[in-house]
Amino acid sequence: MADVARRARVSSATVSNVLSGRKVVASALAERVHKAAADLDYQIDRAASLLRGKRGKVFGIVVPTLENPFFTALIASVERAAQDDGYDILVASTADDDATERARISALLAWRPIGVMVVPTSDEFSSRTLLETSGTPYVVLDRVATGIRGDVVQCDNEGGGRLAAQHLIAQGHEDILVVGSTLSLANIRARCDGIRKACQAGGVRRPTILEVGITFEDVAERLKAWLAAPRRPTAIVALTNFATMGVMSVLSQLSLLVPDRISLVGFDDYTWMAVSNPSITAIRQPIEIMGRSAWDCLRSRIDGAKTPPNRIVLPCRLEVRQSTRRPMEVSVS
Amino acid sequence: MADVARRARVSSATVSNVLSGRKVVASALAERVHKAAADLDYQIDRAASLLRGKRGKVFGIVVPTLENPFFTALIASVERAAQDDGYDILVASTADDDATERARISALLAWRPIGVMVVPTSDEFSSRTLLETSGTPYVVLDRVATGIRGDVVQCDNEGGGRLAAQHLIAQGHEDILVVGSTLSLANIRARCDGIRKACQAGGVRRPTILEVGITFEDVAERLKAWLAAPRRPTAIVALTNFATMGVMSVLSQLSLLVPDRISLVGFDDYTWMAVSNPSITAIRQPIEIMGRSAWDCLRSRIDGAKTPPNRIVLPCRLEVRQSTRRPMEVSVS
DNA sequence: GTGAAAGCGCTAACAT
DNA sequence: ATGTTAGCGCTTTCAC
Repeated sequence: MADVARRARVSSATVSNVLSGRKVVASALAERVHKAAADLDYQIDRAASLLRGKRGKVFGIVVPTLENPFFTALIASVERAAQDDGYDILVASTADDDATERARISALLAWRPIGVMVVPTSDEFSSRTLLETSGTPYVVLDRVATGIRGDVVQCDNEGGGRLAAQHLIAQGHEDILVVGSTLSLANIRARCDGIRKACQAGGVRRPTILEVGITFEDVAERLKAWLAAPRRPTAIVALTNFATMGVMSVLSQLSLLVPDRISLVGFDDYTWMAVSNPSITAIRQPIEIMGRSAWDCLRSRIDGAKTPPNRIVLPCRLEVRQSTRRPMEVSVS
Repeated sequence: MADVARRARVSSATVSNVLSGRKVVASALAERVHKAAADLDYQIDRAASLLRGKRGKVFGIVVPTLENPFFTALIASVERAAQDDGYDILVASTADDDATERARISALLAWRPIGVMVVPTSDEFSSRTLLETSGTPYVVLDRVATGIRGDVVQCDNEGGGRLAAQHLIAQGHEDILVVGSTLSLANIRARCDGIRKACQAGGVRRPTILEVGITFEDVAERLKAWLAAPRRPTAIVALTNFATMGVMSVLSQLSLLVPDRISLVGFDDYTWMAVSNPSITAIRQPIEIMGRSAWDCLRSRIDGAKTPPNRIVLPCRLEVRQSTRRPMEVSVS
């Protein structure tokens, strides 16, 4: 930086001011500085800048796992938003473990990030005390704990559940099975609520809710066990993308044809659902907007907004495809 | 850190030495230091440490996009490996654009990373000069440019192609269509080579190679156009996961039943391929091992290894499922 | 083996 | 509007 200053014949403070745009500088000087910086391929040293300044240009994002495309899509959309503003992103995953979550957030905090975004591993979100005592702004995504002091961005989970159930009910389904990962997650519970309410409003039997765990293997195993009994739901709503895959797998193993024998609505909409055979009707979360909103929250905290925590709830959309149809006529036995 | 030093009644230098393990310290003092640090919830300040030390504990990883599960799975496996050693990861994506790649790598370099891993956006990999002039160790993953001075980790693309073709040929297919994104990528070309050689060795007609672009939409459109002519391949090898989805979509639109009318082998193996109907036979890349190997390369460079660049080539595996079978008997016309 | 002291490259007061 | 200066919190010689 001293080199740039010398070359532009100004002080290093001026270089700093020009490059950071933090102070107004005469355009003639600014020009010289920019040119000198370009000539020397000068790049500011983030470490030094971070050390000295109050706030650097990094933030962290923590998700339960990088193997779930929902979370990585979220990271991608956040990245698109933040990149333009010159911020860099530290990414960490928790392997679905609370202790790891604390460890990772703690490590992130050592970088004095300008903020951190987190999809909590559990509803406890015990790590939030770390964030709060450090005074770092944070925004919670997707899974929302109670008593959060940070901003919150999520989709309308109850509304998504309702959408799925209403679609099925409109087609004449009266016996709906709900397959979810864990009811210990508030967003999953909200989706169930939406389905339940829609069933009630539609005058349809209360849906059965099956908790099948978080890994693909668990889903398949427990669902198969449940379906072994002579049960007759005519439709299934799967509450996550993993659950959707598990359901598909089991249905095909049991030769339960979709949609002829049973209809299926998935959650989280991915390309493979559209090209699958049959293509899968799904509830789509507005991932791109969630990412943008999260970044906007962080931005305004950076800019010093002292407003009370935001609670942003974004609507889901139903993508109707081939996996849902009017239930087969069943002879009364 | 001064607080910790005071509490442990040693100098800050000793604290630094104990905590970094860079120098041998009497165990009595070390003990006191650790205790003091724990009592105060002390966390080293990465910015200061990075500024003063020669090498900090961050590295960068740059991929073409975070929307492709292949790349994010790679990141996940690298993260698992690096986390244990206390390294943090800066993640960046290039939106499949060379200029963005340069910009992102340049930004990463401002953090003085201990190294950077990159899946180049193109075979040019023009950004490598940035890396090389900065003297930062780097490892290139998956897509391999020529003249690289850094380490290289990739799968045996030619072998993967061969595996796919041999499987098909063994089933009696003689007319194979290859659907790839771009031949401008060396790994795609290598896969084609493998297929071609296997066809030749198997005494089977030279495969047709169709270049369909990088997005899902392009794939679908160009493939559909090509299949509009009365062509009769009995099998398709799709060279990426996006290509695989595109092929599935088109095949189902044209009512070309898999595997009855046409067999399909995909590349990159994901859960949805296993639960799809029919399940998709695929070439699986050893992603976990690729990530581990890449980290091992970086580790040894960190430890000062001056050995010539590694060229690590990992074998692919064929997962046989329902999408491939003996071709239908065709009446000679 | 341990401590004292000198910066790393920048930013933020403050002075001009 | 620009320059001067004093650190940010560590690591690293270099004495002891």
